[in-house]
Amino acid sequence: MEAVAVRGRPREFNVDAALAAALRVFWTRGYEGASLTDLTEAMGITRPSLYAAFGNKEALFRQALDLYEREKQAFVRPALEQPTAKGVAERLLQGAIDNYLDPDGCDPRGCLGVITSTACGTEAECIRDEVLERGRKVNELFTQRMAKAVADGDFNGPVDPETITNYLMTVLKGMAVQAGAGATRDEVQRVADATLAMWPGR
Amino acid sequence: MEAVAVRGRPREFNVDAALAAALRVFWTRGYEGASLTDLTEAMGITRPSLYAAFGNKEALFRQALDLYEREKQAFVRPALEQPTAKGVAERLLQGAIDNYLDPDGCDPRGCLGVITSTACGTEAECIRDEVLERGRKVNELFTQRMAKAVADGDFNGPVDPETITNYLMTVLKGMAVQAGAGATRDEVQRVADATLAMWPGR
DNA sequence: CTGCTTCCATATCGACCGGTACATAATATC
DNA sequence: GATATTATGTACCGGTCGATATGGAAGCAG
Repeated sequence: MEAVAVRGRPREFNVDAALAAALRVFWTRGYEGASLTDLTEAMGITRPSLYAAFGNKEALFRQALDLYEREKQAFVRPALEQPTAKGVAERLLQGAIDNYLDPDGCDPRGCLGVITSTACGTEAECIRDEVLERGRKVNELFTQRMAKAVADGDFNGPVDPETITNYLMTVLKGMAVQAGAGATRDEVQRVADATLAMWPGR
Repeated sequence: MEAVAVRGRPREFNVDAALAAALRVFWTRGYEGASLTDLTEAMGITRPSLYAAFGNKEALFRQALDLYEREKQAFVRPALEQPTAKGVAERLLQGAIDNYLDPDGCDPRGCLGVITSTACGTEAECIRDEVLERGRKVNELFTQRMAKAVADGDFNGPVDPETITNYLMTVLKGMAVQAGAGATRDEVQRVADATLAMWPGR
């Protein structure tokens, strides 16, 4: 697919590897906390190379965000396909734990989306809005899935699809904060287990 | 208590009011996101006055954090004195909603602690550690309270005091993220209600 | 009044921010 | 070979960051 016209001097670095390195920096420090110096050092390239390859800091962040959703949050969509609401929740919680507390210890802790959407200076407002918008779309997907679960009789009592979705998202985001604040994987795992143990249905 | 030696020119601004204004800025923008220009404009004083009265940005933040805990999170300690674990949780969740989504609409949304502890640049690391340490102390208090609740037979099944505390803190922090991300008070209230409805005991 | 102390306002400091101009190096096409 | 095109490295732009030096204004005690 990349039958690029290779006129001119060829690039000396791997764009995908550089983007992955940039993602790690954003994931660790947030959008505003990640300086161009941090980024270029981690990516192993110079400033002009970064601007030539990615546009600017904001465009680089958006591409890193795409990569994050594509590779690190791939668990979200399959979770929707579980047969019961509790199954959906279980897959989501487990995927989040792997995302927030990488068992290999390679990835940063916490959630890029939560880190970015948590308020910082005015500069990043448009970035923040983009992240919030993406979150809203995920929320919609799960609300629809929970509505189906209500119809399927997955819940013991009366349950509002929006509320149970918001509850689930709240626990997820709380886990992200805890993970970022230094909680161990076992601690977060027990929180997820407890959440499932209290789950009001199947 | 303030029998200050009033030699020299008297101060032209109210220190408490200025600190309250600074708190609102930190609460809205986070530690790093709040620039000295933001702060001095909101406080209505000049930079040298700020440094003379509060030391530096970090010292100002610590004093704002003290004010925050003293006035905005006063609900935490009384919650511990509720007779049952569910009562403790209820008071904590309700107090958090009032804290994160001020009914009068005067205070900023979300939680200063969560905003600050969520990663940003390297400059704020020592501030972050301080906030995390304060959070750890609160966590200990609630773990002890939940251990008593276990002994009191407040829970239906076997429950680990640490885990139920971590679960509660996770929901609280998730609510703070949701509130900061634009959730309405009703939405967050329903999440809290749902949490209590699933609570495994009295 | 004269000292003395403290506060306020202006005008900066050096460091770092995101972003670029410019010259040079490396490849393809002709 | 010559030339066009692209990438790289250096050095720098204006702007903002947190923090201050400095000089004058405003109050006290004597």
